[in-house]
Amino acid sequence: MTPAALRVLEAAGRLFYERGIHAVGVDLIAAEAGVTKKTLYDRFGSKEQVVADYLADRDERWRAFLGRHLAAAPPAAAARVLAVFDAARAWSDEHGPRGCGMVNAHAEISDPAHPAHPIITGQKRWMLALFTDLAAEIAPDGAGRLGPALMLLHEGALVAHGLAVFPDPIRHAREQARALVTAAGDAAARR
Amino acid sequence: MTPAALRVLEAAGRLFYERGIHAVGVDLIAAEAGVTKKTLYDRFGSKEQVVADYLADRDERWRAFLGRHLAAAPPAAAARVLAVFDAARAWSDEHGPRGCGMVNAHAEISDPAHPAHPIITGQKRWMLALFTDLAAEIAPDGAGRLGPALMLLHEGALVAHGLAVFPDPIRHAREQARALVTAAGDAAARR
DNA sequence: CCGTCAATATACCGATCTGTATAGTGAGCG
DNA sequence: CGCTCACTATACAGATCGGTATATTGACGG
Repeated sequence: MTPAALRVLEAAGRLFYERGIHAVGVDLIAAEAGVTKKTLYDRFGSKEQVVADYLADRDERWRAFLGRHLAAAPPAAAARVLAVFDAARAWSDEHGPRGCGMVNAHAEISDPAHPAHPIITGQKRWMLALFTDLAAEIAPDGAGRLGPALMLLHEGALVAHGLAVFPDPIRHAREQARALVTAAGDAAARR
Repeated sequence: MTPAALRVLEAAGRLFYERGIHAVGVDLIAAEAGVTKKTLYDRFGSKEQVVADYLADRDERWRAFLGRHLAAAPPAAAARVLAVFDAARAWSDEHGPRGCGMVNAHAEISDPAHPAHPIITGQKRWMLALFTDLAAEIAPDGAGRLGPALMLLHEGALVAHGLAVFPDPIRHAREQARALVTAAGDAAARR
């Protein structure tokens, strides 16, 4: 990845997230990156590919960001669930309040053949697997319900945060998640 | 609202929801509606206004649809909460699996001055008020937590449904909502 | 019967869109 | 030295974008 390509990815990431994918043209991306369109097309080949690389980069950053938060959290599964919500809040503090970039991109990309599609669904599947794995540590026979429930709270928190319909939805979701995992943990301990 | 304007609104609603707002041009809307662009601009004045009217129409239809489901539900608040999730599933069965049209539109409209903005946030505020009112009937002193919790589950269910990351997220959300309202009702009864 | 009005058909405007073509510059490297 | 390669500058192509102009038709109501 050449320096110019990195600047394109940085500019595209900022502009796509803040204004939406279809609302941002390649001329603007190139100008903001301080790069000619020729260079952009030499490196990426098409706008579609810039979009896909933007989402893949964002996915990679989020997984690393979350990984650092999980590494700093206590080893107990319940605490790690809460660490996911803490990471989500810290991420949105850093990266802006427009909700989940994957969900926003999915709203603009209807074609399932678009190269961005597997990246979006891949991240969501990965997050569901993470929640389900943590749920299995807390209540092995209830993971099929607890995992999706945590996923729903997480997705709901991100979209509610983006819509700004009520204050601090991620904190609300974290509290609900805490109640769910403690209840599931207590029920598993009684068995 | 003239017959041609109604056809424009029908075509715009279908195309905007299926393909996204920026991906659909006014020429296509006019062609699909069997209407000339002149007529479209005589009736709506701008594409922005077509977008706003599309969302206002969708909002109105959803509230009426939900109202019919609530009218058919038992009067108990807990049952009415579940009826909201049942309505969401029936709605998505009828109107397509691409998630919430308001959330998708919000992902494409970054400008807060866009005429569609108050319609989107208005529907979400209305839904939160509905959930909070129902929560207050179930547990008067816990409505400030139960209402947003139900909202998070509902929003999460819609986005998860759109992303199709796991099967039947609305049913999952309904089950979680049932657990929440029964727990809150039991706690309120013990006091 | 005449004016209003919703609608048609068609052509056009300037701007912007993604993408390409041509020519040239400068640094690193064998 | 000479080749490669990342990059710049500029211009352009063809399509589509939102929006407008002109002229016409047909129905309906006072």
